[in-house]
Amino acid sequence: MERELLLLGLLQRQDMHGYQLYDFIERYMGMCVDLKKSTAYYLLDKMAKDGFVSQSVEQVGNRPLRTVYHLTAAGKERFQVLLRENLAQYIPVRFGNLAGLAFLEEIPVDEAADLLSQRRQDLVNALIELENTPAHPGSFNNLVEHQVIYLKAELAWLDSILERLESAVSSQ
Amino acid sequence: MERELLLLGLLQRQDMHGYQLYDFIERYMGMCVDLKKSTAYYLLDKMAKDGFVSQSVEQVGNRPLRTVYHLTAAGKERFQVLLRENLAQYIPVRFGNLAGLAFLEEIPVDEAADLLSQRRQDLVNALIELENTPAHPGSFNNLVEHQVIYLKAELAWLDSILERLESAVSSQ
DNA sequence: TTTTCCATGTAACTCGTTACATGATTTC
DNA sequence: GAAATCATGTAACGAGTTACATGGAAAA
Repeated sequence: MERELLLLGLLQRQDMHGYQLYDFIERYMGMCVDLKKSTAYYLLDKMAKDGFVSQSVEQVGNRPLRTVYHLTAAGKERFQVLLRENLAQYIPVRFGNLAGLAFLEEIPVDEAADLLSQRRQDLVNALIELENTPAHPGSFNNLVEHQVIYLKAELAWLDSILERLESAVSSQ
Repeated sequence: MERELLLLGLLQRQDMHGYQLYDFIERYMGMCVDLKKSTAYYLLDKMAKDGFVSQSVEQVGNRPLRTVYHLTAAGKERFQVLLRENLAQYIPVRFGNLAGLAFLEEIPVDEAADLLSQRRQDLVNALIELENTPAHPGSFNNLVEHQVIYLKAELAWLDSILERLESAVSSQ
């Protein structure tokens, strides 16, 4: 549902072809959102069948044919509905690769500290990548901003655990 | 993978039957983790076929038969591998029902504020539920602690957006 | 000239959920 | 006597991913 909302939202602003949609999301929203190429094409097909978008074929120069998608009235309606649904409810994230943290004691402290340091590096890298993401007009920034806050909270939490582990190591 | 790790981790501590595993996770880890009954049974079956757990049947009084699961040597090995994999890498969460936030401008500000207030309520409820969750020995607390931090970060972020929206409403 | 980008798809598969079925037993 | 709990499953479905195939055009 969420990926559909995303596609509808982008098409609300302007007509686009499949690759363009995928590419845009990848480039500018890739750090908060994940949409595979095949999923994009699949969803666009489906939404066409459902009457939410209409298709037209276009060619620029000698480039491959493009299927351009355009929101129908039903599609605009659909977008409004999905948007409201999405905004109105918070769905807590379960599982963010956290299960292991419930079993920290089953592993030697120094090794645990090592492994979590690797995890920390992933986090830091994600933050750096976020900062290097080209800015964007409008509400897209909300997503980026959110991701920054979320990653920083994650980092602070991880550091508090690492600290605990390291003090346990040194007191051995 | 993560749910398998969870089941293996619990079985590491003691033998348990399917319902018991499901029930334990639901009761004590339900706010951070989500495992449906049928998924639990399915995974236990699979892990038995893979040789990670052995089964034995038990009956207490007139209660229904129980299939009790016991970690094999291969299962203990598997647990250690999955645990290390899990700890070592951070996988950023994409999509937490956030897509709508990228299209906030497509909706009247006062309605947006309304919808986000509902979302806020969900968040607050989740926090309350968290506080009412029975405490637990060992590393389980790491998960709970994490969830608290995560929800609070989420709440702070949401409030900053609501504030912005409300000042926009009043300045109309 | 080899790699990357543009552009679209399909088939098979994995993971997990939904909805249903069963039946005894304890609790209200 | 009705409802909730204990205990296990299965069949169908859905969402999304992987891996693959195609083929020209631009960039290195």
